Amino acid sequence: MSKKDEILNAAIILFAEQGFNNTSITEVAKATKVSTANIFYHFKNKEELFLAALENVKDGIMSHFEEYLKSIEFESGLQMMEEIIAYYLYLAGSMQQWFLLLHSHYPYRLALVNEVCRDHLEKTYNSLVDIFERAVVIGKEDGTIADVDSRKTALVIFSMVEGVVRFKIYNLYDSGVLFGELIKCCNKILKYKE
Amino acid sequence: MSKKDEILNAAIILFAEQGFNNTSITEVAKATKVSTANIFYHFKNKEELFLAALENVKDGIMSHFEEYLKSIEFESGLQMMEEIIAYYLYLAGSMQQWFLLLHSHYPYRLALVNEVCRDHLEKTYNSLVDIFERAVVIGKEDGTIADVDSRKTALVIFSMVEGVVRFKIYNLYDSGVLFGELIKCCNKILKYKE
DNA sequence: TTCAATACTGACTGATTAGTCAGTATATAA
DNA sequence: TTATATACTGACTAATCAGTCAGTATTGAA
Repeated sequence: MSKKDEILNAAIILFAEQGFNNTSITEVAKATKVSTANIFYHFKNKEELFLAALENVKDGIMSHFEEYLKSIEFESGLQMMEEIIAYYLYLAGSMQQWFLLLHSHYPYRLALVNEVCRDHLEKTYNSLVDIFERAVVIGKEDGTIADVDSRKTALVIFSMVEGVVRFKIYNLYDSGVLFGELIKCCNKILKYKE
Repeated sequence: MSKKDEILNAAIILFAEQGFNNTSITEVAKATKVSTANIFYHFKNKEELFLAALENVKDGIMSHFEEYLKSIEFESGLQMMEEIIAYYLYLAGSMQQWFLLLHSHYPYRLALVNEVCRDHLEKTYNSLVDIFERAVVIGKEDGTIADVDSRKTALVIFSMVEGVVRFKIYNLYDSGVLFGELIKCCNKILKYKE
């Protein structure tokens, strides 16, 4: 792994765990055993380093999901939704730094004034909601999911899952306990047309 | 309003909008037109100021909800749940600073090493989930809600609402659009026993 | 071997930070 | 009026911060 990538990885972890403003370039430098000047050689400034970290997270989540979707054949749309939720929660556990970074307030503030940041966030969330929506559409076709509004339903289910992820990464409630109930609720949402 | 309360209110807004580490005592002092030394006269240090702000938010949310619950008679448990969700989203819109503070990462990191902080967060969330659970219990009694696990269902619905609140305060998706769908999904979760 | 591009560093700077302290106003109550 | 507690300030400090710059290694190709 190149020194640049090492810096990037250390930055993701530190930004995620401590926040942007509470992480100094000196800390990132120490974690990767380079000089602070070297970080500014690879990245224009601290903000650019953060944007690179965010992009890395976006690419990580998207490529993991793509690979996962390729590796599995789903029996039905409903089952696909279940599996997607399970994988999302698994990923949020094994790659906690990614989701901590995505759940921190800083990128959303930055997005208000920085187009690149806004783009990373939009792409990340739109791709994820797309995946959820795809499951709903497939389910509606194969009859395992009722005639609901695909996009809106996907959005609500996604926000429900994101809520559970937040509780998990902020140590509020254990997602293990919530998972079973989450799937039950999700099934009811998808099986019935009010 | 006492100077101390003015400082506290300014701190809530600044901490919420900019984060703990990106808000300096000088900024809080300027916003309230006092010297920085005066802030340290009223609050031991910056962390204590944050804890006071968090406690203020907790008390604010709880007292608002208590007053709201006293002011309304609910026809049924199911309708109570609908109203509670609507009020929660309304509150998250009108008192956005409170929810921004509660959604920021800092208090959850602090809670790992600070009992007072942990206590504020636990009390806030437990009281809120309690309210959601109460609606489920009442609904089960009056027959408008199916025989579901009260606590777990309340938790999932709460996390769903919190997910939508997060999308709202982070400017990701408009909660207005999501609200209708949220209520529909909630109804399905509560009306059916899988 | 030479040359040039790339990778990297130590030493520095000016700005900002949380927090201190000695002293000054202001209010209140005897 | 006087005494005492409370509220408040200006001036300061030591530490830390992001970012710069002149110069030094290291690489790889001709």
